[in-house]
Amino acid sequence: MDRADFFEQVYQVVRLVPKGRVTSYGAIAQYLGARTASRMVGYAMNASHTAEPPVPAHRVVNRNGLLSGKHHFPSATAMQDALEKEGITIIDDQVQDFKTLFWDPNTELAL
DNA sequence: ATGTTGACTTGGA
DNA sequence: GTCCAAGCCAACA
Repeated sequence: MDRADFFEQVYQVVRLVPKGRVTSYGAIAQYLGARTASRMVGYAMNASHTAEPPVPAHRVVNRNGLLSGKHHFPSATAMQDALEKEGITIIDDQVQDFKTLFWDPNTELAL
């Protein structure tokens, strides 16, 4: 597959994230078969603003459930606000019940 | 052309 | 529990 597909795969998986749920970069990377390339997922998200249709990057957080990418949003509170709007509680840039809200493509999509 | 950085994760001390 | 180092690949200077 082409490298461009890697980005597209990331976008696709992120778009598949159900509303009110969140996933991690590592989960996506692992789903793509490149768990060690988790950084690429983040970088792919960086270019997600150019992807069509737009990718709900606000549903993607790091393994700790921390809004590591909020600084890359148009507004520092855009990500948190978007998540709260979906019913997710955010405290101190951290997703509450992250373990419960976590959506793993390998568990939900795989098979 | 090389070197550094980056929206990360894991494993070892 | 915390801290440090390695690995992955792409974009930028």
